[in-house]
Amino acid sequence: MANAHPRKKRESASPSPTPGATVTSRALALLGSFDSAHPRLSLSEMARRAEIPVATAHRLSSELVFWGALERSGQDYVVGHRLWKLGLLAPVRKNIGELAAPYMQDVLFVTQNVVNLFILEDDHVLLLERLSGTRSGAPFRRVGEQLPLHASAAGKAILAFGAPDLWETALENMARAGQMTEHTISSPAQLRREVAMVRERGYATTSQEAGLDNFGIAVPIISSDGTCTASLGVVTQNQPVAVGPIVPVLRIAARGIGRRISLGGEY
Amino acid sequence: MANAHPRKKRESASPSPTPGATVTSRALALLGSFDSAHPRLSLSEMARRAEIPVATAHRLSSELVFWGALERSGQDYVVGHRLWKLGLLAPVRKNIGELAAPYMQDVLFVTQNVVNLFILEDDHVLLLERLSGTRSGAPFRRVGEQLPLHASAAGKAILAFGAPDLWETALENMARAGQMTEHTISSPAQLRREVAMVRERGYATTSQEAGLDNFGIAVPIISSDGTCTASLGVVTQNQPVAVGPIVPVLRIAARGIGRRISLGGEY
DNA sequence: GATCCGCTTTCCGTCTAATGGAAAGTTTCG
DNA sequence: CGAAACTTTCCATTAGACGGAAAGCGGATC
Repeated sequence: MANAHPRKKRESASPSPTPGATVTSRALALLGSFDSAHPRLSLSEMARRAEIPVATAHRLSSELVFWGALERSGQDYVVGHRLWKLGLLAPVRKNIGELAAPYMQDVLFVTQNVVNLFILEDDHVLLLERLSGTRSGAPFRRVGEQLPLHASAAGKAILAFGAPDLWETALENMARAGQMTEHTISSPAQLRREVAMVRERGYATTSQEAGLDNFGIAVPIISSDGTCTASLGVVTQNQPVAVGPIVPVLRIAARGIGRRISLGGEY
Repeated sequence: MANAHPRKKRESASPSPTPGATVTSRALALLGSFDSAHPRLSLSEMARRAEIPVATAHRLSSELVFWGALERSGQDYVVGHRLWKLGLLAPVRKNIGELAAPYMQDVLFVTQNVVNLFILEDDHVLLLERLSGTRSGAPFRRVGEQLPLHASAAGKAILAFGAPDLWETALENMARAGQMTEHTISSPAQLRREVAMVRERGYATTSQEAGLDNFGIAVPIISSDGTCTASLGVVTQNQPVAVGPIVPVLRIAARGIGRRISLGGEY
């Protein structure tokens, strides 16, 4: 025989097949290894982040790629086209984002500033929709980003007009998070004062609280059932926002959005 | 003993456990059962559409809900929040959509019409981004929707300036698809004539070809490497678009987008 | 140009986790 | 109030998932 070892026989297979994880959870963990800071990953990075063996990661990602949940880009993996399309069907975006967009346009028309729509999610606010023109400077936040309640105009607006039990959540977060910049509110008393002022004035502002050179105004979006879980705002870089002319514009838009929200039910 | 049947003993379990499907493929099939026409589904509808037994569908969807890929909305299931956020990381949207948005704003400012960005996907065009103001009438297309190459301004613009091998794909589709309205182009000769004209003029139009009361103009977006896989356009309802003043605006925006596309590599 | 290192991909013996029919529980409807 | 349709739970069976090992693949480094 020419060939002494046609194929090496492997006797041990997988001594510790698995702890207690389901296939689906692993596949989802792979998807979950992507985030805005890691939009493209190699196989071994995915495996590391998802904490599953490479061999398993390899098999599963192939399936995800086959379906279109992931795509290969050179040697790396990226989120697939099909997943994006699927995400468009999510009620948050369909019910609020799409509805609000035209009103946000109006604000952009008039103010020429970056316009943001934030919604409340758990213990923070989430940037749901963002508009910017070619003249409004580079937007520094991305749709899908999150900010704490106490360090954003959007968050404070919701805090002032939203459900009262948000208050403790916000305080806990503030204590846990520490300051993002030297201007970040960091004492309960200060936050209380600030929020009271927001409630009185009807709008919230930030001055470099979540980032230097980062100014913003936001007004609450109060839906037709009286609840407030969203806010509309504009942000500028370098110089403070011109509150006077902008607040009325935001108010009108926010009322327009609020009127139409939650007539169609929950999101 | 007081209890004769503490628990009925089941002897048969699952005679035909499975054909040849993987767990992952089933889970993905469940996700795939959602589309723009079916954004919310009951368990049994999901199971039916995905062609898997309800019991299995039930188990898997629970896991999907647990992770956040799906959410429950009353008795039904909808696409989850987390999936939407994940979708935002898809290169299509991040690399082209975000880049194009500010230019599209400019067009909206000037023309006050619904502005659409389509990209080429397989044998059709896909609506990647859409802007509309409060004054531009109800937009009738949704982001994520698809149109055939031969029955849309966007498609014809890409057909005229894009890769030559698109031509046969378009013809095949046209033959297969049939007319969407009485105005839809349906003969190869007619399409050829139309596309030649688009190439000469530099822009494409449609008049009720994809839907009645549905008029549009589109110009190609030619990226800095000379290829064309996207187009920018406006649409109106009821009356034809005013070509004269709009085309130059679209051209400028499309050039701006094209210049910046594909410097960062593929999407 | 040989050696090493880290990565992707393939292989396959073992065995756990997935399976789905059936039954029970729940809501809807006439 | 019974029938129909749907959701949820159960569990005996086994098909599919598992992952260590080894092979293959660049691209650094000496």
